[in-house]
Amino acid sequence: VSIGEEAPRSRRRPRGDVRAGLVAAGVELARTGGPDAVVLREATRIVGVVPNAAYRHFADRDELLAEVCTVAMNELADRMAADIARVRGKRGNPAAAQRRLGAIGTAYLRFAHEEPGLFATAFAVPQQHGYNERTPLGLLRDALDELVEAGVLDPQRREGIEYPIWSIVHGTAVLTGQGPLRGAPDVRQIETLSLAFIANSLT
Amino acid sequence: VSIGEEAPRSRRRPRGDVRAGLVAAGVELARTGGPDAVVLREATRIVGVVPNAAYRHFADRDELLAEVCTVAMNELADRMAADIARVRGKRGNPAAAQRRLGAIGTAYLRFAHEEPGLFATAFAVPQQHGYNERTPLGLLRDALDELVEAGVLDPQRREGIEYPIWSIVHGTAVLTGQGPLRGAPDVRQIETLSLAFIANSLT
DNA sequence: TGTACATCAGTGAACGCGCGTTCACTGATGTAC
DNA sequence: TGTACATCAGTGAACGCGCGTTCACTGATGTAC
Repeated sequence: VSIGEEAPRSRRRPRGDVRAGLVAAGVELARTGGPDAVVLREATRIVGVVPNAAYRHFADRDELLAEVCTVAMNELADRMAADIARVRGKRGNPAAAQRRLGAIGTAYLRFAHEEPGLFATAFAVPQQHGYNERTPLGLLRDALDELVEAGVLDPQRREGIEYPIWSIVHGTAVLTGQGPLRGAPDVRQIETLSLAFIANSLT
Repeated sequence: VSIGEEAPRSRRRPRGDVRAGLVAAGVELARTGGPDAVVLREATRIVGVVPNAAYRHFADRDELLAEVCTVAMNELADRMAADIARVRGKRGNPAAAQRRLGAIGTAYLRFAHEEPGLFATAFAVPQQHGYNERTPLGLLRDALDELVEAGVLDPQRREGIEYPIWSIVHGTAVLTGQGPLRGAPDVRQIETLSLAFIANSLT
């Protein structure tokens, strides 16, 4: 028996590797083609496993997709958090608080640009992402709370104001990304207008 | 030869009927299930024609879908225009102008509620809907121009302000309709907040 | 008004495709005694 | 430390499905003379 003929694959894949691999493959598919591109068979091909092997780890295709969506949403939140953390200035400092809010909007729009597939996927399957802070909405709320602490935002206006603000940013991302405004020559300008509109409204 | 056996269909369908029927069928499919539900074969089934007959009228499925999207977008614009027209008061009257702007937002959000499938379809295939006025953006621009005429909106702030405003309304529709905020107990409240945010920012 | 012919808008049959999913199986790994 | 057995995570083969699309056809309608 010759040894060199083929990889002996004497060892099986480490436990949990295939599942994680399928999710990772799904994320790559989503990155390229959005939620519809998360095709179960294609994910198994990437991992190098037979199609039905996926059913050892997921009840069906939707369960895989849901996992991929969660990863995409977490990725968005992580990038936002990273950009927020990059802003210097003590918590409660008015200028810093405003810059942190700006960073939130900018990071959100940037993610929509750079990863349109993941962005679409993050919002494709609406599931409870929990109400923890490491969520786009959680990060926004925190920034708005800081604006109140800093005395920039009137506490009376605070309640519920995260929704219109999220809507502006999200609407801008969607309209310029996949919507009727995509490919407009002044996309950058439109985004700037939206962020300025927010800043203008809060002061 | 007996006559009563079957409808003799001695007459063909009137010219153009099948094409219009396919579009109408596509619209109904979109109404129920969004853009993905616009299935060429299903449309031909509804019309009562063999599947490939569709190729006498459309190059392919995408061409049918594009037509359906246009109809959906026009439907949105029509409903907005109807609600605007329902607001009384002369053009240029400050209060009337503000109410007309409000009617735009309300109609937009209502359409998203009542016809989620058509709403999604309208924005599924971004094509040039022309720059005429009978378009959501065109109607919004007109309302903002009137606000300037009425002296409510500072002319200096007018340029490009349609984009942030459209974004708020669209973002609210998407987030509460298909997005993470759908099924929230206070969807109505969120929408009210968004519209109030706009009104508040313009005065 | 009648005839010859081109065009148009359907029919009938079939294609290849890739998908999600199910079934019975097998062999390695972990566990109990 | 060794053996018996259950469990786990893969394989191999196949399924039915519905889709978009192509091909050759046919018969009614419109047009030219």
